[in-house]
Amino acid sequence: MSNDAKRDQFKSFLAKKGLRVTNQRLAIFEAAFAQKDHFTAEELLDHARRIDDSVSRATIYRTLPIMTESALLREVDIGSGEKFYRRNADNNAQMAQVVCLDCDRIFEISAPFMEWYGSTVSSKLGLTPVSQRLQVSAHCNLLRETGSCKNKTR
Amino acid sequence: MSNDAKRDQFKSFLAKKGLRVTNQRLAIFEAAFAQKDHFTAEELLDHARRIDDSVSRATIYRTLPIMTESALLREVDIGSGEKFYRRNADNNAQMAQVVCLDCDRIFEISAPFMEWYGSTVSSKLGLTPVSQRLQVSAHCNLLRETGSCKNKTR
DNA sequence: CTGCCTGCAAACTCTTTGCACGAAT
DNA sequence: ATTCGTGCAAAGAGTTTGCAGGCAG
Repeated sequence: MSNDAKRDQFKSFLAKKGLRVTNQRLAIFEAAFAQKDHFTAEELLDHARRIDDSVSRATIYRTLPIMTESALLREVDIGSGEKFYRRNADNNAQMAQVVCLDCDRIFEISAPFMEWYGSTVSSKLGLTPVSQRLQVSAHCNLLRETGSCKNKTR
Repeated sequence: MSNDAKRDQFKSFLAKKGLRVTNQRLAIFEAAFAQKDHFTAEELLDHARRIDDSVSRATIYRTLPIMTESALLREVDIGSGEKFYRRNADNNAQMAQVVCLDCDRIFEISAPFMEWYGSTVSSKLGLTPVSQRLQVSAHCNLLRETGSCKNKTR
């Protein structure tokens, strides 16, 4: 799906919820969809301000829940204090995260069995599953062997 | 394993690391092992102060990493702002958490396949797995049907 | 005695919120 | 014209840290 189609999806979600289409929300949308990988609220603020310098931190934090609720973004919490966000793929694939403890890079891996597991386990407890997260923390072999980590991005 | 044996395990871990056995650390240990379920740093502070009222919040936060590193406690992060802790079982079983979004209760479920998954996925990325977390968020059927949730504890 | 540990309080990080102004419908 | 959305700055929650004094080894 193109970014234009995504923008339309965002606009109609806003309309459907009775929310207004503001320049700030559109700037945040553009900034988010220019990112190819995970980003933080602060990074999104930087990028959005390059598009519309009136965007404030508060609006970033108020818009991120809207974008995750509309399934345009996924929230990725690796338990590091700050939350990460990422463009959602078109399919509703369940993704697991592999976090490199050396370079802090987050790899996303398809893990379709998670959904099955969530349902199985929840029903035994009298619960209805909403979501599931699987996260693997790991060390970089290259770093240990050569002393440097080519994945270092952050 | 008895709590006495656990306390010895704690003491020898401290000794091995060149750390001192203080009254505060022992009080925190006692307080933690009197808990049967998950607890927060703040709850641990309350309980530890009933044993030794000189225990401070700072020491709680300085001691929790020691107790998790020594494998006496497990850290459970459900992405709710505050971290939970729990006595570690004797076996090194991999546990998944099922979190009820209605009553905030955390259920622990054995999920041995997690370790296999972590290894498989890490090796493909040139990483060595350290740990894995699986968490299912779910809603309470009883609450939806009867309007109350018997699991409510927090 | 030496230096690790401690309590206290301030600092820190990320996120949320109250308020008055401004803009979308 | 309404009313929702916004920026600003302050507040909030949970956790960490600098410091001077205290206690374990």
